[in-house]
Amino acid sequence: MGTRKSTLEEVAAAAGVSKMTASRALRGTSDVSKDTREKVLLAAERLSYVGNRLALSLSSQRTNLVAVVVPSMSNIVFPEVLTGISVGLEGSGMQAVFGISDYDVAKERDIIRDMLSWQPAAIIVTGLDQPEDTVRMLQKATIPVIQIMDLDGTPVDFNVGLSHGKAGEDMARALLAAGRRRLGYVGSALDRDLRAGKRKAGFERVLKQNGLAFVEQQIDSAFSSIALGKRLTDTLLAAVPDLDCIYYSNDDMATGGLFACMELGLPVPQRILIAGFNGLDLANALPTRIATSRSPRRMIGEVAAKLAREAIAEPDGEQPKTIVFTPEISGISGP
Amino acid sequence: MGTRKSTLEEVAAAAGVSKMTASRALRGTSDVSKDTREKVLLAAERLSYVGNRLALSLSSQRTNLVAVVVPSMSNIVFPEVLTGISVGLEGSGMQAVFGISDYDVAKERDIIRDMLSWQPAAIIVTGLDQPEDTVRMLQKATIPVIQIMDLDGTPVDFNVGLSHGKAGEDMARALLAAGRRRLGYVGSALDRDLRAGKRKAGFERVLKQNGLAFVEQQIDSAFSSIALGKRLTDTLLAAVPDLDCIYYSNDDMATGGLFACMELGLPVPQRILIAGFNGLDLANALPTRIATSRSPRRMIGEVAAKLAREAIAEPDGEQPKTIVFTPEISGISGP
DNA sequence: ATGAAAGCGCTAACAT
DNA sequence: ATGTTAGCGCTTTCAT
Repeated sequence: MGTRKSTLEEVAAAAGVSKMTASRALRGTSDVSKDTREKVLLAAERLSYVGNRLALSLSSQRTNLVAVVVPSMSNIVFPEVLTGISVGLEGSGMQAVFGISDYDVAKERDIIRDMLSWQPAAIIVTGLDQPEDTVRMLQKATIPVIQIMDLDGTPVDFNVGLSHGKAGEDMARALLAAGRRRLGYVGSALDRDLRAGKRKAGFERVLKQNGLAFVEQQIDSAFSSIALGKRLTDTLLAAVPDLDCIYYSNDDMATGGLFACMELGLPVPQRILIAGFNGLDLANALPTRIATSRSPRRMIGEVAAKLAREAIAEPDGEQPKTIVFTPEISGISGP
Repeated sequence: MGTRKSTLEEVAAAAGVSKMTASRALRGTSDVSKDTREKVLLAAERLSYVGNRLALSLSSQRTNLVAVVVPSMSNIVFPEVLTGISVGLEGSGMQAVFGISDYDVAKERDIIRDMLSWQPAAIIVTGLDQPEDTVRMLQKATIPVIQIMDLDGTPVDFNVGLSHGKAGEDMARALLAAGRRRLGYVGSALDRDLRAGKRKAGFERVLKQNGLAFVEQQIDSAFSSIALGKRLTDTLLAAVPDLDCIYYSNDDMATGGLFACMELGLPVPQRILIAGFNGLDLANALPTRIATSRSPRRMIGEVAAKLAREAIAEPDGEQPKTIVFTPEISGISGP
């Protein structure tokens, strides 16, 4: 530990120049003679000087912060989004600051308020379903607001993602085209994971158009996991053993479903088709392939970050307001 | 977007009081008459006032930030650590700020410098193997430094984690006790994932003590994944088909190994035992159990966060400098 | 219970 | 190429 933190003033004194010259030398801006630059750099080095960004940002009226709010870290999907954001920000000098809302709108509001108080240059939030007061705060911030992952709703400003309603519809059509007729559903935490709910609703719309409906469903209030998917699948199949397909709220749940079927000795996909959502690496490495729609989550993060950079650089630029991704379905073989 | 950001001064003016009174009312500190408090709160509400933390922290010479540096987000382990840190910080008013080093020491140094420039109240970094210049920066910061996950090395200040060397030793002993004698190793990115390397070294120490060594190994420079574990296992078993056990750098790799064995029709664990590290939820939900040591990563995050809080609150307190966790081995049935 | 003055560490704007 | 002045928005300290 030891000595007190050194300030720019001390570096300047040590180098025998004014605060301003030291500042310029350290930032490499404008014209500073090579000689003095070196003196300043040396002094900074010797004092282990670390600039104070609070002062820098307060004084210059800008920060290098991009605030990011995601609902969870427990599902690998959001860390992957964050990785994409980090990559998209790389080389820009911008720094992502993450907050976790735990799928809780009140917590989300508080986190957003807290993040805004750091005067970020842009903010990236997950989803489009913030309550009115949160939306008002975001609008008032007068910075680029980028809502990601979901497209089904009204964005505050920029929007990068996919339509979960359509993803559900597409999967339903693909499964019907593959000849499946007795379908079940397994999901979890639908009251909080609104995007999973939108996929289910889309799926059910197509079923209805075809004069069908889920034969049976199992929904739990806990968050998704492989273990939960396994358990709910066992329950579902105990009630209705002759399903020929189960749609899951996501790949974690579907993987659990696959493991349940393997233990029951049900051939997948011949006897029963397992369909999830996300296209996790896990899903593609499984001994038996499951059907899934691949959400380009890393790319969504990267694109959102780049959009943020552009919008910061050119506040009145002609950036696209909405960037649409379409998930690709895989793992369904013909009927 | 619309209007300019409002300041405390404007709120004060709108409420007909001084800046100072408005500040006190907003923070709920000391004595402000109920009447004026309400006036101020109302004015703040109406102006959608969001305080400026840059100014607050610069003025008060303290922040509510806890900087956190992890090597990656692609492996679920670190998001789980972050979740633990978030939980541990909950209710303290502290806010975690995350940075990702990509297992790159130069990048880690830059990220740490950048984080320190925000004047965090404490910093949590992964591992003990930072180069000298990074260590100096951390020492100079004069804030609590908490190094997590690893114990095998010399901490700057506080240390919360487990001994990976010992984890490797313990797993080796358990596998030998279960009667395994022809062991192989599958790993990845050992040059960057130093903790995986420490586990391997520990494992090999015990093998040597017993007059044994890995019969064969497969190591790739890419980062761990299920798919990579599967591929390397195929290669390993093609070279040496009669292994009775494979130790993996982690559970992702081991899961890939299990899937490879399933496809080859090798009974696990009767014919060949698969051993990983981490105790992922995935590993416990697998149709066939693999052996693993459960790393209490969420708990490590939570404990590190609590330690940070205490060290911030009482800089000269009597906090323990080192907190040791011992991973628990599971999934090995008797010989 | 409220206010006025000073200052946190830095940069922008204006000298020279 | 370097220095001086003012001020970012808030809290601290000291009055009243």
